[in-house]
Amino acid sequence: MPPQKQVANLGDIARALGVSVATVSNALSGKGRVSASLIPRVREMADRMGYVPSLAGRALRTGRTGVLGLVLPDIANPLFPQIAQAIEFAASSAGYGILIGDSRGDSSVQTEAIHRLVERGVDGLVVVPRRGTRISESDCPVAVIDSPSTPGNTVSADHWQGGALIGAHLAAFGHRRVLLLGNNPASAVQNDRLAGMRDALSGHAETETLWIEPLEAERGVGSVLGLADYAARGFTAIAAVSDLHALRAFTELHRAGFRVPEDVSVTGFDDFSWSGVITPALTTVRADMQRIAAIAVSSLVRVIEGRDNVDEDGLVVSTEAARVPMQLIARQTSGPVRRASPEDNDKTE
Amino acid sequence: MPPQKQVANLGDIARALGVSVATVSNALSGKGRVSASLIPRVREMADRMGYVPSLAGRALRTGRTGVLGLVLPDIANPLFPQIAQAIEFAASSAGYGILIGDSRGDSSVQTEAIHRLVERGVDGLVVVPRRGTRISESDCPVAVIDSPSTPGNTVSADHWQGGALIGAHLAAFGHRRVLLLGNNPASAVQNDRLAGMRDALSGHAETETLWIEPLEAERGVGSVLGLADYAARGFTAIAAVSDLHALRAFTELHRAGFRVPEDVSVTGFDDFSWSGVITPALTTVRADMQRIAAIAVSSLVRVIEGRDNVDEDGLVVSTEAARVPMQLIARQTSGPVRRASPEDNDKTE
DNA sequence: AGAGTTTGCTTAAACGTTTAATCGGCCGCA
DNA sequence: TGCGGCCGATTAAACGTTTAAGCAAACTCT
Repeated sequence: MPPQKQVANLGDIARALGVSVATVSNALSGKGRVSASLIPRVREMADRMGYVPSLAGRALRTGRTGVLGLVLPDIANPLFPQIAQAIEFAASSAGYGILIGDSRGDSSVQTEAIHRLVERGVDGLVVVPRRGTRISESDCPVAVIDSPSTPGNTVSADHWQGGALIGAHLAAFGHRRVLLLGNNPASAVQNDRLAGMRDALSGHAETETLWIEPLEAERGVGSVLGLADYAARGFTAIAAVSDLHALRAFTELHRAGFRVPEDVSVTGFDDFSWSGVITPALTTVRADMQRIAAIAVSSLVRVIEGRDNVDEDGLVVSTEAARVPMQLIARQTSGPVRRASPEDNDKTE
Repeated sequence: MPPQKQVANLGDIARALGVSVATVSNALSGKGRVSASLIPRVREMADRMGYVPSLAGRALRTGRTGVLGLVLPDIANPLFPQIAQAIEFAASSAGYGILIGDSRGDSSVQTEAIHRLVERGVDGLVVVPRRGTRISESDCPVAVIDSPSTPGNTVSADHWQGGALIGAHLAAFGHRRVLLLGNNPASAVQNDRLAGMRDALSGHAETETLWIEPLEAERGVGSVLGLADYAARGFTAIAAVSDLHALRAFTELHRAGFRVPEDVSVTGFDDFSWSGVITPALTTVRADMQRIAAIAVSSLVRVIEGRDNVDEDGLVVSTEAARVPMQLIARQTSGPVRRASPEDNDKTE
């Protein structure tokens, strides 16, 4: 049994107005040749009958569904809400819907998730790749977010510049010894961030880098990082590569009797949702997700609608391979270095 | 110009095998009468030609798109990843896709978001309502998550029981004075949680409740909550209604010189993604989102596929109006009350 | 005024699927 | 042998849209 029609379709409008379906279609889309007087009548009748175009019918005919797939390495990632919200906004502003595909951290699941989305007929994909994911595979347009490694089809936050922002911030506060806190030495993103910090600090402060993951591999997960020692050695600032690690640094320092930011400044990265709520609120740097999403979606839409240049792999080529600047959020965990009472602790001046 | 076909369709397979499209369709779906010998041949040919059914064609014919809409009050909510991931998993296991609709906190946007999803032809909606949202409106099946107020069509975590879990946990640790930290006194969810805590603590400890939002309305957002005073008055545990507020409590206490959990235990709610990663890891309670999502999706699917009972508003009725039990995650921020030096504070033993 | 062009609409086909209706052949049965 | 029934397939219509092609009438131009 074919489904009984719920709402008005083009045929109903055409019948009510005594014209043909094609005319109604043309009138509504403004494409063919329709008399100027008829257009408002069609519009009004469509409104009155509560017409909503059948996306299925249109999709079948045009081959386009008006849906974009959003592929994420792991929805549980705390950065994801920002991305998802921005993408959803950008897409729906452009008249597209967002179908989500989660790969739950498994990169083999990721290609499978991509396949499912493609089979569902998405017009394009926005992919946030997991380290070491092969994307192309399919012949549908793809925009990649935040994988600075694959050039040409990518839009990402300018991690280097973000790091430089932090570096300059700390330099301006007069810090002379800054500990850089990374997690995984293999992460391109983290190295970009750290490189930006080092560059902005060079000439102002000496830096040292501590990697958490290798250290935990040795001493056990969740072990003390020994930040108190660094503070005792005269480091007055700790710049972490993520808010998560900044919080960890903050608590560890605090526990060891150092005050933030009076004794040691601490900075993070990414501005997670809680970063402004804690006391003291975390100084951090955030990506302009709205803009990143807008660029990703619009370049995708350009390819989908106008036939833009697409290389043989279906990857978007013409995209301004953008690096979107990040923004410093100076809050309470960073401040000027205080040398009031060096003898408070056993630091040597 | 009609889009040139990319992949094989039913017609191609039929031609290659010298049979009719209807037969191929029947063979693949196992519906009509097809000779047993033909079925594997069709299957194999379909595989070999890389056939993927056109969802658009099927949707047009059957009126079903195989897509569920997920409507969220605010994607930026840190609880969202859990929900989205669980729903996506449940839906894709059932062969459905998930189209997201965010209302960015605005409840008027929410109805509009719902409309967009319905126009896109979703077969059903999973709605996480914002306080005071009218849902029905449309005639498509709806499952509501986590709004305990509207009974009958809802699946939610058992917030009361979750609160009781926390209460019992703190009682077992010997706490005698517990500060309950809520945000908005008007929230049904929060009141459920607090009621559960109070019930489990009654007879073991006295409780007092502090609401953040009213307090911030008075003193300004982000102001100090004065938790140190409570601690000084002999409160040895602070049970928050969300991990966010627990983190805030933790940092504020920490700053005031109290140690967690040695001096004061702190507990949260919801187990956000970062709660186990921070140091010290947060003791909290989490909802079994997998199960909640499975119930929501399966009841939706039952309505969509079999014609289940649906009331005049299109809301799913037959659903076991489930309250899914929550689970205690005891980590590092809670511990036994230490009475090593009772004269530290003015508590009387 | 006749030829060509433009205007405003219609006709018809197509996208790929599902499914009701049909139909010839074969079997069993009286 | 004649007939009803089943089996295995086909034919055809339908879902709602877009769009190329066609066509009569009105308009333009020489």
